[in-house]
Amino acid sequence: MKWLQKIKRQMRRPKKQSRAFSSLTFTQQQLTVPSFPPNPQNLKTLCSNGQLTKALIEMATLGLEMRFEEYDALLNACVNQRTLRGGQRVHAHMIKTCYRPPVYLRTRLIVFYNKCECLSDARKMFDEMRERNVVSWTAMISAYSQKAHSFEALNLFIRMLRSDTEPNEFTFATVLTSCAGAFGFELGKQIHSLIIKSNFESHIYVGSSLLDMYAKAGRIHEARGVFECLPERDVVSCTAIISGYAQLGLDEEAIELFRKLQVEGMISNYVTYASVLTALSGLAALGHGKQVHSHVLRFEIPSYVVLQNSLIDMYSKCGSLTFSRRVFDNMSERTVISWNAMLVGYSKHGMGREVVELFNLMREENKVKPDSVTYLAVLSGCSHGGMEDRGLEVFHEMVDCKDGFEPEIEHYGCVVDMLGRAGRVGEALEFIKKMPFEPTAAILGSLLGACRVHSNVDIGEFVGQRLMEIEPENAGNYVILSNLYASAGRWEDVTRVRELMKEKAVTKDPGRSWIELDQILHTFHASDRSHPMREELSAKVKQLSVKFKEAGYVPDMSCVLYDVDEEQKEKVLLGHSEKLALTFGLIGTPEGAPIRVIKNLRICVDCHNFAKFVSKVYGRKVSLRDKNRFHHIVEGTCSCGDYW
DNA sequence: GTAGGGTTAG
Repeated sequence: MKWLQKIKRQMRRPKKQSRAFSSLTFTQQQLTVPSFPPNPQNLKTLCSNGQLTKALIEMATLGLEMRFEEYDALLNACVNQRTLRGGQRVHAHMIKTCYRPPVYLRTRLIVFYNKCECLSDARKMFDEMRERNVVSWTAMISAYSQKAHSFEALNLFIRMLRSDTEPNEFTFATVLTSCAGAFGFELGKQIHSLIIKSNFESHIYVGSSLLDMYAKAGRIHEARGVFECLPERDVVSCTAIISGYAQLGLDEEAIELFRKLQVEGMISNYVTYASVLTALSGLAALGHGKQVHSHVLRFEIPSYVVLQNSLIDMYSKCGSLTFSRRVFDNMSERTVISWNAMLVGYSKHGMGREVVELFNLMREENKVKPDSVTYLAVLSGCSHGGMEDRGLEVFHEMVDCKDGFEPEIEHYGCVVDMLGRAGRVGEALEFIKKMPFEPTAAILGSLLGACRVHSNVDIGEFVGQRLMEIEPENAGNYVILSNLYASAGRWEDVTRVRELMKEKAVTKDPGRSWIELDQILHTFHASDRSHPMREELSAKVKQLSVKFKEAGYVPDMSCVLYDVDEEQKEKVLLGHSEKLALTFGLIGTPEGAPIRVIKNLRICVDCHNFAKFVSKVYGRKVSLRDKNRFHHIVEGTCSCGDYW
């Protein structure tokens, strides 16, 4: 049987052979580099074949023979492969061999260090340059603007102008991105006049940057003016103007322009759709959002993370969290924004348990690090979902700097809201006193609201007075405080606060509600008479009010800020846009169908109550999105627990 | 060698 054992041994051999072969291959690699004799041409071939490591070894052997072309090829390869170590070796080689790189190569080094996330090294390189040209200035400005260091970018731009270097189209396109938003539009306007002088206004890159700057500074008319004057348009300039409208909350205008440009032949890409989805989220236009989603799938538009994040947000803001979660679960890659969008969704729907579960999952997966927005979503989710103990634990994790950053004032605000909502008003006040920040009006306002819900007149009075000082123009604060006094029977104080409110010229944004029926958005304002069914609706609201009163509805006159008699007040209440939209939904949808209404401001107590009666008397599920959150009302009970 | 639009929160 010895022969059999011998054959078996031979059969096992290939493994050993393959190991021997791999070591032989290694030896061959060793032999090919460095080449003999040293050959600059060989180095360039290696670079263009992606064999950077070998090229770097070749560099070492070439020594003083290294010249411009070889350094250029090496730096190019290092930039493409983002190899910090490699580029550093090339730079060190220049220094060691006393090679004095020309402006071109020094600029390449700036770009290289910037691409490898070494901004300070890029700047060091830039500062060491004895002569600079427009490209080196622009490369450095671009490095700062990519990292959102707007101040440094603009500072360099001004230094560049003083050094008598003429900016080119690249410089203008770059520097404008740093103006946008950060410095208001005054500086941007000055740069605009330079652009006109240099005759770059019609350049498509410069034009897109310019209109984006105006849009981000809130000057949408100027942005549109630049857009209309562009001699040619492409997907970027079109997307920039559409997203300009969407980011300013001019959602209808954004959609209208998108449609117009589509008719004119614009080819959209994933960024365009992401911007359109933002506008549709604002409008809560679920039908249209679904259309965009199916279009994206049908035409196989690459579903980059950005677009998927927009879809998560769109579905959640349109009230369909199941769809949001479906998109989220099907993602092959998620960024912190994907997690945040999903967490914010649950939070705004008052689903505290889901927020905590998803946050735990994020931690378990440990692929993406939570950021400051994640914590805002988790804290406000715990607050809205009645999970204050878990919320406080999370806040303490933040204080312990578990993720490398400390809580900001907004996170402290969430804790105040959480304690107040849970009825721990005294604790909330103590917490405010110990905060490392001065409380904002929003934080005090949330505590004042808690005082009213939990009838704590002492703290309410204290907080209310501070609020009157720092935010005298906000009518809501006076109303809450006077309601609080009324609940304690302190009628003189009620009158005093109401008088005070009349004295200060208080303003209130116009209320607006809308509802989507058969993919058409119907908008209702509190004080206009524009809707074609307005008369019919007013009559129906009155009828409903009578019917609901029989079921126990009592109009809450405290929601009326005008100083009119009770009868007038009730009339004003019945004209609230939410009631019109709710009634329109009730008569415009089949029996038993859910009603979905959106309000641009916080919903008032009376309309919230009215919606409860719609759900109770007509057996409808009402989902109401206001400025802050969703209210899911079923059989007279709201998911917000009457606290919002 | 240098360039433009985008997603969460507020």
